[in-house]
Amino acid sequence: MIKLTHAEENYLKAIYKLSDAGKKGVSTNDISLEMKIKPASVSDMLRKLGEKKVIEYRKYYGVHITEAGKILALRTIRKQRLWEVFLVDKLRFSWDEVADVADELVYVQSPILIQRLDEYLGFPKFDPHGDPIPDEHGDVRSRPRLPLTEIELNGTGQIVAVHDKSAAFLRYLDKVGAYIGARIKVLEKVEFDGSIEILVDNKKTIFMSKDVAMNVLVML
Amino acid sequence: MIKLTHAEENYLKAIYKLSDAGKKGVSTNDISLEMKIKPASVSDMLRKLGEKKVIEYRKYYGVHITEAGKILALRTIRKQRLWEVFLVDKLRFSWDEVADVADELVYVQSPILIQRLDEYLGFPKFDPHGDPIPDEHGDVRSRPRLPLTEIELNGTGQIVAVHDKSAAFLRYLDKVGAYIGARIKVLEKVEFDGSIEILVDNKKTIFMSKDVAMNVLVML
DNA sequence: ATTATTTTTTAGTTTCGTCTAAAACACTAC
DNA sequence: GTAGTGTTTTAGACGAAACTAAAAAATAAT
Repeated sequence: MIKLTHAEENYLKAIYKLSDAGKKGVSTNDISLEMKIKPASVSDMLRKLGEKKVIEYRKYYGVHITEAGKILALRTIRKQRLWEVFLVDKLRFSWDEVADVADELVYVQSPILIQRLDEYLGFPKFDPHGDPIPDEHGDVRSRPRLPLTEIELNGTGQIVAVHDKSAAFLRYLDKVGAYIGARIKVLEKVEFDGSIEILVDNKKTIFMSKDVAMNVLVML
Repeated sequence: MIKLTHAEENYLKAIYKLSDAGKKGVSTNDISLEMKIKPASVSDMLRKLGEKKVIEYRKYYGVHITEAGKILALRTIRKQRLWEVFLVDKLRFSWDEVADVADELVYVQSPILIQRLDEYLGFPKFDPHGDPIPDEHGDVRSRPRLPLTEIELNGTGQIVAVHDKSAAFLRYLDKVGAYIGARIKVLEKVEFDGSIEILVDNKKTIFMSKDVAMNVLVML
């Protein structure tokens, strides 16, 4: 069994998150930026993670996560997202407050705890930001989703997730009244700057800049 | 503001726990035994805690906790006991399973989390072992309690806490049917070995060795 | 293709919390 | 009051995870 320290677990989570396209490999600098840790420290850690076979590490060419690493990363992500659900559903945190606290809670290792928490929360499938919660085997049932900017004029959909999870962005969405689950219709698309106007729940219209709309994810 | 690391917080918790009578000061060895850390390491940490003014440290003469230290220790104890209530009341852990998990959860620092948790749990006053939960100012409203061995023959009372919190002991109590809140009456006291027989909830009689009875705490 | 720039790695420190081994001290017994 | 016993502290080392400064490699620019 592969054992990871808290720090290693954190790196792995970040690497998983950054390996979107999968092709190019995640660079030391990207990890450094994501985790706010100096590149030199990252390099050192990559060597260690490579030795533990959770990533493939070729010096100077970035890293790829291995199958073993993916399982561990998903386990961490599962923990984190379950805690986020707990904080929002049970303790009435708002979705912009959960990140820091969940980052701490994720250090708790007890597998029984996570299992019981999952049960207690009613086996949620998505976290407060709309991201899918992997099951205990690491299986993720993600739903297809696309940025609000991709919806055609007069097209409809439902907000299911956000891409940017910064507190500032989430608080802004709260303020304008965009929330996960909202049904929307695109009323106008401004060619010039990519901004759009949407109708929320057939009640309220919201104007959104392109920057915002790109980070709101919708299901048709 | 005094900032403590996780390790320091842990030491302080142990020192507080061991400073019962208050007189003699807590010895390095006692802490070493309680925490399963070598005396040399304990010595080193005591120096550090002394510098941070959370304990009074005179070399070779054991330590006393300061007022500042007491506040911090009680804050930690509050966190830990609230989590224990959460695990038992909400996640259906049994009282012998909570110690290890709560030891991990106690590392989480967010004060808002603790406040919300307290609220969510309905402001509990006692943890699953019957120990009082300090309020946010560190005030402890403890109830008077005494070992079952001190109850006189035919005396009655109610089990309110346990002294020994080891999993083995707690599981034993579960097995024989002694639980916190149970109303008891002492039916017999054996002079020879200090063992006793009690009636629980006017239904069931239990025989207890002196060792067990000493660790069961009762309110009259 | 050679230079310049950016990225990444190596080397050497630092802090924290542990350890072992050895020295210093306190306490007990005679 | 000296000797012996047990406890406590000091000294030195180690592993983890971060840092800075400098070297090395890859990439971009001329």
